[in-house]
Amino acid sequence: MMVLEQLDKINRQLRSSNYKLTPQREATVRVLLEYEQEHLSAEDVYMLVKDKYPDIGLATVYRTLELLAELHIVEKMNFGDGVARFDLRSEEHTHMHHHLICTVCGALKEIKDDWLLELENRLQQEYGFKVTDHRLDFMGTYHTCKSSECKRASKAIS
Amino acid sequence: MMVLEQLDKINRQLRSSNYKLTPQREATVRVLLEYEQEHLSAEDVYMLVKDKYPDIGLATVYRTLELLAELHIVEKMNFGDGVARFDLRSEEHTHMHHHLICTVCGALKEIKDDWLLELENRLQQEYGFKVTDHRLDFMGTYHTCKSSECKRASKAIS
DNA sequence: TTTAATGCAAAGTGTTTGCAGGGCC
DNA sequence: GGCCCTGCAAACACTTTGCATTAAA
Repeated sequence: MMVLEQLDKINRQLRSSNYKLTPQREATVRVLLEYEQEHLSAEDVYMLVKDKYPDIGLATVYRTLELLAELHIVEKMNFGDGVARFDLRSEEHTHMHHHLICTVCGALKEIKDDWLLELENRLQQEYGFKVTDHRLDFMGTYHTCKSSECKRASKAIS
Repeated sequence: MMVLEQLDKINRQLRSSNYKLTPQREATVRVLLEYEQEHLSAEDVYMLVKDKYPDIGLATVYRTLELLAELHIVEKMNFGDGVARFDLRSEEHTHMHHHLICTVCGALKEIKDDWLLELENRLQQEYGFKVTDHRLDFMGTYHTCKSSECKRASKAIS
């Protein structure tokens, strides 16, 4: 889907809840679209938006991300490093939030597969629990990742 | 396993890394043992320890929990509500950190099953990634949990 | 003109750190 | 005596909030 289509769709989602796609919000959404593959923190988003819209305030970015999360346009997630990270929720992402987190180099890779449908059916039947979302993270190490050669900043989460 | 046995075991784990089981640390561990089924925040632990050991400082509790987490005696986890939560890691818990999180009432239930061994083998073969741990959370709702009748504080995480 | 949205600065929250004092090999 | 551990308070990092101003319908 093209950027303009996506912007338009998000615009409609906002309007249908009586919110406006202000220039600040649009700039924020554009950054999220541009960095769709990353898991940006609010600070990251702020810095990137500032390039295009230097007068934006940090609070506005936080408020925008919060709003988008409420409307399920972005997903707010948390990798335990004390900062929230934000991802556009494209349809294909739903039910595919699977991460491999390397404990040596901190690399974070997304796996796009839906492994858990069967399990979710079981939960519905055995526990009476209807799953609307899930998250699945694996911690471990890559075979190629010897601690000696692979010491990049472990904050390099993408 | 009895409390004293467990304390003794933890004592040995500490000593083997040159740490002491001080009275403050013992009081903290006792609280963790007593509330093994819960997912206590540092603040929770602090309040509970204070009952038995009123002079303890919050920083000591944080330091103790951090230390125990480093030694893998407790597990530090994060449910996205901005507070770290701590759990004693009994052997049976390893690889069984599966949670059902109800988005209506906030109830958090632990499921003790190991569903992912097969998946982890696949990750090792297909991705060259050796899994040492994982976490799996399901968000959704219980059939019995109508939003009308079930509105307890959503911070009631246990 | 009425309401929503913004920027800034201040406040808030959970957590960590510096440091002087205390206890234990 | 040296070293680890503690309590306290201050510092910290991330996030939220109050408020006066601005932009939009």
